[in-house]
Amino acid sequence: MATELSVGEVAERTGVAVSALHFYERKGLIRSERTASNHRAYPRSVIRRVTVIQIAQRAGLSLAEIAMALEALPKDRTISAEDWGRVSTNWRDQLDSRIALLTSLRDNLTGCIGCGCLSVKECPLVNEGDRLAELGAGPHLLAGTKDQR
Amino acid sequence: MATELSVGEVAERTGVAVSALHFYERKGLIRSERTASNHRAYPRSVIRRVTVIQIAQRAGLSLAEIAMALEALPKDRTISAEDWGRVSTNWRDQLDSRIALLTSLRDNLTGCIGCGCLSVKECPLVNEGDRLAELGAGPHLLAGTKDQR
DNA sequence: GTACGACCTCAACTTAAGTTGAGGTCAAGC
DNA sequence: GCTTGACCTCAACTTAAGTTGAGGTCGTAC
Repeated sequence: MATELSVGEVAERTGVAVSALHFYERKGLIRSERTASNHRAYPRSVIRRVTVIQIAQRAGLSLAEIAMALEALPKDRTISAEDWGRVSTNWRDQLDSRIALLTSLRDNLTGCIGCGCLSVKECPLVNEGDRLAELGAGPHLLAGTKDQR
Repeated sequence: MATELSVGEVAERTGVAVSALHFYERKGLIRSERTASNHRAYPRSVIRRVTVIQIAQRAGLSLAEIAMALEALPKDRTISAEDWGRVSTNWRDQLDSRIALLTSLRDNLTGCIGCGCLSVKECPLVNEGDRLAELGAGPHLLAGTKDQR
């Protein structure tokens, strides 16, 4: 096992499919060198990078957003504590608003159970959408912001 | 303004595009009669139905899931408090687990800020994915369950 | 010397939730 | 009697995040 990793090795260690790694590379999320026989050779730091991608995806970020955040990370060096701190603080804030949004939706849902009040003007649930706009830019929900384009 | 509503009227009152209403109809989420000139004529109850669809989408449910839940609702009658109660309780539970998941993710993210511990075996964040499986079926995250197919 | 496994590229397919556009009908207003 | 607006159908396009498959190259193992 050399210093550099093959796609197969990265796939195995991260649980991400080879095809997905190729895809991430096309999208600029990760980088590789090539061996003499044109095989991808990844620095070991790619493992953490892919790990970070996975975490961000679970948090609901799109690959495009992740790519932006990753600009702030070193390309080939292993991610340090400070690097990670900058990025994770940002993501935590996004998670926070997402959680706040879903919580508010749930509370209204709970309050409205059985009340039958779904009238367009009066029900807080119905008007929840208005509040989305006030939370500012970015994806508040993983799905459902499309209609605001 | 007759008892029945045209697509245009429904679109205006619900804020949902005409093309989306057509789409919902193809997917079986809503139903319409036709006028003599083949225009769609919706019962007034469609407004609440569409409202419910919007709420569910904000909660992160897919149209397929919403369609299933809507099976339990009366087709053409206005949705009663009891009808709505059955459905919303179910959705609240789904929202609850989604919130729990994101909260756990955020807390781990917060705990890990700056720790640089992203090692594959030790970091709780890295292994968050394992826990997804334990929460049972259904979409735990709006995105990100795909890799479990 | 050939079969095998891991890798390569590139194009096409997948799903969700719609949107967009082409081509056509119909009733009302001027 | 023609234009306009609202509606109709159907097909094709869009984005995200990949997957699948075809066809080809290496290096190693038997």
